[in-house]
Amino acid sequence: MLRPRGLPKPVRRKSAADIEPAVGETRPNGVTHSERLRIEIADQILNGELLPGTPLDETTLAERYGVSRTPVREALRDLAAAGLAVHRPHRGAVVAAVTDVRLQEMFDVMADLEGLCAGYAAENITPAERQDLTLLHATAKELVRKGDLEGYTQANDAFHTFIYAASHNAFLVETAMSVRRRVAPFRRAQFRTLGRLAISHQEHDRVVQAILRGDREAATREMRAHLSSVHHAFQIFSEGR
Amino acid sequence: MLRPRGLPKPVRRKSAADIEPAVGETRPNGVTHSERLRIEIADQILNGELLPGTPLDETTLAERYGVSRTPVREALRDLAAAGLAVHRPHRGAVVAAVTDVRLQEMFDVMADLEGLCAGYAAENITPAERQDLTLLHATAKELVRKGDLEGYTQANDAFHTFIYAASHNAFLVETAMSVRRRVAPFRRAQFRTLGRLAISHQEHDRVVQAILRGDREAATREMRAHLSSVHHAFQIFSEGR
DNA sequence: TTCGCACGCGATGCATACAATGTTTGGGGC
DNA sequence: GCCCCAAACATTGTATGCATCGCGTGCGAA
Repeated sequence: MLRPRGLPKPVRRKSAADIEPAVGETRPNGVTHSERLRIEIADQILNGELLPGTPLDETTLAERYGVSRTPVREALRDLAAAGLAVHRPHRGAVVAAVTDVRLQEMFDVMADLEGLCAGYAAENITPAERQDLTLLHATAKELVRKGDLEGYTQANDAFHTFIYAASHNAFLVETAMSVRRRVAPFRRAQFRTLGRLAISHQEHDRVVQAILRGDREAATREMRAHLSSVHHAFQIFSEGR
Repeated sequence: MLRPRGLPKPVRRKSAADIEPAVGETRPNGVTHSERLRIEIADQILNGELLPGTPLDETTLAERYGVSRTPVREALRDLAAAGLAVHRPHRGAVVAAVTDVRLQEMFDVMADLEGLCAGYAAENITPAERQDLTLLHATAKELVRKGDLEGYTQANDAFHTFIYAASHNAFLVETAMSVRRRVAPFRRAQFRTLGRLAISHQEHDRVVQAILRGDREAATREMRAHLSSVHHAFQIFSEGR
């Protein structure tokens, strides 16, 4: 064996790339190579380090991460299943690219799914969650005031994730998260438009108010409006670059 | 097929064109083992031949299908990604089991997704599709009259699939199909309740009428009501067995 | 020039061997 | 008899070599 077990792994970012939530899974140690690779490559795709169309060569990746091709193949297969890559027999995998039409479709579905989450949340949110949501929302307001773009981006993610969870429908959460991961690279860009933070927070506010007063219809409507706005902001950014 | 003259190279950098593997493209020659296995095992799960909780032993499956463990592993990984199996590190895969709560959640999401499809369809259906839908619906009516359970089951599948397609949102179609595959084993059982065929067709009729008159709200509502009814029928069957 | 085809190279699919982990089981102590 | 621990066993994870496929390349014919 030429290579030591503890290999130098390249720059571990925040790993928000959990592909399968796996309900009560508690395995702190003994993570397999294929899983680690899946998370790392997924993060790189989501962070924009691996651009759409980039070929994901098994051999190259195997060398880069110091493992054999086998775990790489399994990771790539998972990424393809999650929609982050496209895999074709005997032709390898590439980072998934999306056409304008498809992006539009994904945003539409995303808006409806998040609308559903918000609607469910309006009906199922618990008292404890109401407090947490209020707090989360107030914290975000502070970030807007300070113009903390990085902080607000994270708070925004947390906000949406929280509302998924408040729907109290685990399957819906998984479905929404799955779609969201695929739209994430495009969603992120919205905040580059100046003043978008404040608008985003205002829209969040309408969603929060609707949920807190248990108004399902309004929660759904406001969340969909918000997502529509996010899409619009992305388009503006997209055209102007 | 003309190619522009004077250009030095066509530059076949497949960036966005061939993302989706073109659904109907079946090539009997050159299908990989892992894909064949994935399809066969998936069918067995969906047909109820492999019951939830059944362990999917790599070695056993490899021997049964006369291949090595490698393609079996890849097939199992795909099945896990599709939600048909559950995979846990160092512990193997088992056919996915669903609790009552989870099934409820899946039916809820399914109902909302199909409602969305119907709503989109009401807005986007083409004249040609209107004719086809009408024909499909009339054919099903005949099957109900004859009490052809097998035939109606297929027509029912075709009906729902058709409405997905009529939404003209490919991403929504994929999302809905993905969820549907996971609920399929339970959906199928509904027609064992006597008289369910006629009721199902009546509900379809309301959906069809709403779509044909372009009433998005009604189409969504009626489709959700239909799915709710399907779920109820399954519960009745489920309790009585 | 342009098209067609055969050949060769590189990458992926698969098989097999080895390593690591989870589970089971059997023996000893309480 | 019951519990605990450890070692053997069974099963999965990983590495490596060979087989197979796709695609580019270059030669030859129309």
